[in-house]
Amino acid sequence: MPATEVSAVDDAEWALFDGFVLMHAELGRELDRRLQRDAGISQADFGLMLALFRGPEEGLRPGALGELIGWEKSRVSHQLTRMVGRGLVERVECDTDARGSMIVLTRAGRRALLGGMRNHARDIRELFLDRLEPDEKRAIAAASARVLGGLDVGR
Amino acid sequence: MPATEVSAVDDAEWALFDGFVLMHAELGRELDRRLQRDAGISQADFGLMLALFRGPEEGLRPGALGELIGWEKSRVSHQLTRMVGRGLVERVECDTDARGSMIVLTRAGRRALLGGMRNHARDIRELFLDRLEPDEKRAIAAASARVLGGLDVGR
DNA sequence: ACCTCTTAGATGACATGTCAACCAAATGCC
DNA sequence: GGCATTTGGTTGACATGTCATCTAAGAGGT
Repeated sequence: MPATEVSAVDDAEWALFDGFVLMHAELGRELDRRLQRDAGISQADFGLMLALFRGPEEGLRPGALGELIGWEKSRVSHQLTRMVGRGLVERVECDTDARGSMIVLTRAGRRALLGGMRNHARDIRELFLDRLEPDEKRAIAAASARVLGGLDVGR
Repeated sequence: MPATEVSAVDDAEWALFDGFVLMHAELGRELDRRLQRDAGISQADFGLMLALFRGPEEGLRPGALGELIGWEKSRVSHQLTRMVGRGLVERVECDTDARGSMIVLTRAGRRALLGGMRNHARDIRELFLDRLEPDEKRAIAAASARVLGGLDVGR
């Protein structure tokens, strides 16, 4: 592929992209394994429950939940179905809009979340944050925001 | 969570991790959509076929393939089964070790790969590489390698 | 040759994610 | 009120990944 090509991607850049993707994949897998082992939940469970935990007492609508964690509605719905089955969350009748329900943490869900929280934070620190230099943290934060912003606009 | 806690993760660091994860997820989804639209294949298909394409004429063993792209063997096997079904690759009898077969690209596979290559590179450049500053590229490359290295050792 | 141990892969069960189609309540407009 | 449209969610079909288990072929030692 000639260097004059607009879309040309040289070896160093391929390596950058590849390494980045691979790192993220491995990191995610390891975090998932640990979270599963320590608290019996997945990262998906964790993120969703964390949003619920931080949210209002009455719970959240599936839509609002998806908005918060950046998931599309069908993904939220499927995940909720599975989590209801595992007893982590509950669908509660909603007064103001009968099309959907409010989602709330069950006692077991809250327990699993709290149990996982400390270890998960430790793992993220150990496997990721602690391995970054301060300027790398700045660079990654800035780059993530910029790339993410570009994606939303482009769609 | 007190700041003296070893595992303490402050807001800025949570945001860093969250933003990073979200960015990667969105980027991957968008790249997948485009690759699917332009060449009818997934990123998984693409990566696997690219390794085959770069490899020796006779093809590669599933194990070697997995080694190259960093996948575990069962994942490779499942993906191959699906891709054989879609006519992208073929399992060929192996002389030297009858436990497995050599994997080779089919004509259709090669065509799909070549069709996707240019556009995919352009997309990666447009959505990711072109949005990074030179120092961010350096930082991300270095950080990826370090984090990845830490994961392998830790396991 | 024979028996054991290792290794390469395949497979089944199951969790996850995407897309498209569907459904019913809510909303707008006449 | 009555009806079309929008909106919030669910569902089904299907691709993907993980783990545990299984199979059969190599390799080694006697």
